[in-house]
Amino acid sequence: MSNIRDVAREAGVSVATVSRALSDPEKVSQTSLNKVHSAIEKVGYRPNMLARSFRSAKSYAVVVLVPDITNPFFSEVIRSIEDRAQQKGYAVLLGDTRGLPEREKEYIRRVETRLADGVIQLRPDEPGKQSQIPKDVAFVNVCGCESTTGPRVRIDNRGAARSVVEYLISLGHKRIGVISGLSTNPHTVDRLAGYREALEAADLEFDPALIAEGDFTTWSGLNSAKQFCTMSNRPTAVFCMNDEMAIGAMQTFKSAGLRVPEDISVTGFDDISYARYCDPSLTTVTQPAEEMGKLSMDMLLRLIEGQDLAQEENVLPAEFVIRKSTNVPPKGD
Amino acid sequence: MSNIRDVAREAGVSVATVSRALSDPEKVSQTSLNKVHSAIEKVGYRPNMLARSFRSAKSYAVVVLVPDITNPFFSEVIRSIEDRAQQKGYAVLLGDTRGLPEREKEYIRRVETRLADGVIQLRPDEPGKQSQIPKDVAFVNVCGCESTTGPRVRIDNRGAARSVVEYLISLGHKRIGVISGLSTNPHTVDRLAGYREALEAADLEFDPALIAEGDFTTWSGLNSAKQFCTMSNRPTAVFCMNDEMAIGAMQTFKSAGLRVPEDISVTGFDDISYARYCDPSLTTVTQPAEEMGKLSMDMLLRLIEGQDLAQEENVLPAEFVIRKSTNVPPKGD
DNA sequence: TTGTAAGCGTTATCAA
DNA sequence: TTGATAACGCTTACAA
Repeated sequence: MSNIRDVAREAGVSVATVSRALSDPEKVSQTSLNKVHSAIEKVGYRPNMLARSFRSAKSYAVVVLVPDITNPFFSEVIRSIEDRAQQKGYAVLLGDTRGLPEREKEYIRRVETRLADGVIQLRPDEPGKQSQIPKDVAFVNVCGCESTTGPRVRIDNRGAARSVVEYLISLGHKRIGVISGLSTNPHTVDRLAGYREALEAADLEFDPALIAEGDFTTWSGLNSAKQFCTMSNRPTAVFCMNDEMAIGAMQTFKSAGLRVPEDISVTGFDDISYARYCDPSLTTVTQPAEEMGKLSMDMLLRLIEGQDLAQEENVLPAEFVIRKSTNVPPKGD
Repeated sequence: MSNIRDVAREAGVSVATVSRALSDPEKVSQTSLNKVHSAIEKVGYRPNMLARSFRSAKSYAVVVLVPDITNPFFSEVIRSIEDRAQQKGYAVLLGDTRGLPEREKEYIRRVETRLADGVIQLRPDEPGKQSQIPKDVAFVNVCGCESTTGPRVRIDNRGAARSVVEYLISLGHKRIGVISGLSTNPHTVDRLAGYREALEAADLEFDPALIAEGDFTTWSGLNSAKQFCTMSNRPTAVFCMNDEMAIGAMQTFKSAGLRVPEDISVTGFDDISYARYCDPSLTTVTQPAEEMGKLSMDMLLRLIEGQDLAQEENVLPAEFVIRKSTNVPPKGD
């Protein structure tokens, strides 16, 4: 492997000139520039970026922490982050933590040891548990919640949930079930708050029996929905806190002989790509995944470069989209 | 930021001892070890891995090239690669190429410039086009095809496709449609070969009118399926070359008033997680995503470390799984 | 515009 | 078992 010295020798100039020719060509005469370039060609020189990074004390890489890359909503956000990073000359280190704090720590250590310049985390803060992130690492949270602190990009989960439930109420539904995430998950907290706000605004009573706890997986949606099927006073609509659980729930309802949406309406959250292809297509909330990824990367870059953020919190608009999984309640209800 | 010299001073030993205490504790006396560790604690030392990488001329990172991270099958493979990499102390640089050769090249340049030690590519080689990968970069292909060259991990696409079609034939189907990927895609080539083999073995004639070309997206499956709906002599089963297209196709058939599987059977390929939750659940081929990721990472590590591969090609078993989207052909057919 | 030379924080070689 | 010191390949004052 040839190095900058080989190029200098071949070109008959100093290493400084070669370095300048590469990083700041303005400062070099045309003659030298030509010599350097043909020498580079001749010896097949590839700059050692590891040396450059080391010398300039910047890795030009960022860690993206995600609980599960196979989650289709997360992978959309990540694709957008990666896209932006690439544009700006940064690499993305994938940090699939599987929800494990120790793995999270390992990845954060990568920035403490200079292998990355900052961290984007796709996840709401756990309440109570203090963030693992030391103060001196550049950090942005995306897809967080009202309780999230620090630089962050999110949507108004409570408001979005409220819109969904208000829509169901406007259709005439009075008993509206919920399939939630784990009750400790901040997304669950925010979205449940929105649900309760909508009920309250319509003078409907909150009934804890209508809340089924899932964990945001399709499988949990499938299971949680079962308890509604056998209920004497079955809800006529179910608000699911993400699309996967909604898809699972629809499966259960259909197996139980219930028609969606004629017998029971179902709504989701996120608008993953399958939401429009499932049967029936899903009424849900579109999160602006692309914009969220891009904005969070831009914020992180500002932080890395030591600039100030215009604002710590960015709440992006989510869109409520009505498809075919919702309808008026069945006659008699 | 403190460095190894600060630690050495604090501990009253030489930098060499500190370095050894960290990377090869066996070679250091217990006394020194203790002194070093408390000194590290005291000055808050974090080794600069960038310096270490530079000095040892290894980045401990690998690039994973993928056409689209939001593809659920790919993201499963990547999760497995990342998992293995993390175990072995390697980082994964995400390279979502969006199918663009220039982005691919940019990422490959990262290994030429020492920012990564090797590349795993999730994609079949384009036929004809010579690989972009220089001979001196450690490289493994995963999810490739029969035409793929170099170190590789794949399944027997042709054989798996043949099993699917043989099964349909065994149910009594005689007119079996295909929704393929782009005809230039090697996966299409292999899977189509399997389809033709199965027909031939059953003495059924190949009918080009039964082949609809898609591009592996749900949307294309949805569209391609339309041409079958209006056909005078409609196929009684459709072999789709991936699950997304199968899901799109089922959507189209159902909108056209056809029942799946009573009126028309549909099969997929890959067994993405949604395949078991769509309606009806999808008869498909399970690719061993986890094993493929793990094995490809292991092969790459051997290559990086200059060891020989037991074998260049690894063909892993795929499993044919029968769910509810297939049935005997309707009466009269 | 150019060249010389001093680092950056490690690891590795060689003596002690 | 230790320590002094020379690399590693690059950038960047500082001088010329």
